[in-house]
Amino acid sequence: MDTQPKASPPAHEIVYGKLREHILFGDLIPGQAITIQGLTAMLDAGMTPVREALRRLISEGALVFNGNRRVSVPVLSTENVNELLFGRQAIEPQLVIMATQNATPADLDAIEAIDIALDEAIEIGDVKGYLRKNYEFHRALYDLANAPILASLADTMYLRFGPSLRVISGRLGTQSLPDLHKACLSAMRAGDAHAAANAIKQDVVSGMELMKRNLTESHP
Amino acid sequence: MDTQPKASPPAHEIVYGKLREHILFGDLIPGQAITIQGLTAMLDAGMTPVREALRRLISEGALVFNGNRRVSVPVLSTENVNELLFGRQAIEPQLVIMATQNATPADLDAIEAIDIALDEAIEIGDVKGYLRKNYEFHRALYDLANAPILASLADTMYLRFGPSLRVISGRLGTQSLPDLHKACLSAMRAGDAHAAANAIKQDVVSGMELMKRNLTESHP
DNA sequence: CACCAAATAATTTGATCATATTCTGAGAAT
DNA sequence: ATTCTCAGAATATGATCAAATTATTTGGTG
Repeated sequence: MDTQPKASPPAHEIVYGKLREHILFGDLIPGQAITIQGLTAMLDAGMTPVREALRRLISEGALVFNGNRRVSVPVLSTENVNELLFGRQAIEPQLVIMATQNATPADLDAIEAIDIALDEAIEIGDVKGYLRKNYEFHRALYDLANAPILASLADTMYLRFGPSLRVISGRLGTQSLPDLHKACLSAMRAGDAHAAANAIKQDVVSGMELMKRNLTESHP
Repeated sequence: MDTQPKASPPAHEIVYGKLREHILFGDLIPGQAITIQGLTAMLDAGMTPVREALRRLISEGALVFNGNRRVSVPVLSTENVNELLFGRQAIEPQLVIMATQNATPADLDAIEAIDIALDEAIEIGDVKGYLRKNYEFHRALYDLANAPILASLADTMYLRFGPSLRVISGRLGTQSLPDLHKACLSAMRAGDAHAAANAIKQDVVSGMELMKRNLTESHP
């Protein structure tokens, strides 16, 4: 009986997860058009689950609905990045303060493990690994804060710049990427919530500033 | 041929709008269970559009997905309200600052008209009218800021407490409801973005404090 | 005669529905 | 109390319809 005790999650959840991965860590370029029928083929799913996952990701800002029924990966403007800079600066430090209060040593060990893996990815130039571990790091902090509403706001903002960050990281390589994580972690271990919040704020600011400097300068 | 020249929006958009209205201004009680088949009957729509609208509203936090295929209207805890208090305090003043910079006299006249209608609703004890105009007021400010990402964050937060606010307003009547709108508007007319931001912050704080004081004290 | 533009046909893609299937939870029976 | 059964609800499919983009034709013009 133990061989298959799990009730599999619904198809639309699976599709949502897969598509989210593609957006954050895959090959979906900002501006790229998304078609429902393309996704049903790519993800081997029916239309209804794909459609539901799409609506969900659209309302999270991970994809955009372009007026005439077409869906695409968002292209960030400088103003958009400024909004994300402000919003993340407003929310993430608070999440870190709350996380610091909740964190057990085991929690911090787990997060440190993520950050070590992140360093290794930078070391060997593994862009995709960096992106994944960076997301996991921030996400682990969100979850530790035990503040689901604020965490979902932060997550939504992360999703919005995921594809652009991926492109930029790919262009720049892993060397010049910001990492204020260790300062944040040691402050959390010391129970200094204020210092931890400041460290993550610096991390957020330098990340967003990097994006602003490297947005594709298309037009003449 | 001119009798119906408009291309109607897709059914899932219409369903989304209707359901959103029900959540903010209708009769959906926090904790109430939502069924897909109930909605297809109530809104006279097919299952697929209803399903898509549901996913969208769930990911916006306007509805909650209770593990086992059950969807319901969210019940706010004190911690939830504290999160919303922090989040709105962080975002809305910034939106008002940006709105102040963009606002034309005509824009301000339009918003003032909403606020006057709001006062009338309070005057005659029209709870539903108050809720609608209060939402329109805040929403008009969000839109004026020309900051779509921050506006969507603020809107999401408003959606989350809509049903609870409605219940509380119904219990208390319209007399004791906060309204710092006139201070905000006159500051905007004077071009004093800082004062306008402070006024809206006060409005947000007193609204959220009101909610905290009046959450249903269920358990013994 | 070549070229541009407007109109129209063709194809691709999205939207919707009816129906089949799977899952959950409540109550009956042990 | 535990297990079984079953009704009802959610999930998923694929066919069908409608809209939009792209390709093609056609007619006129420099």
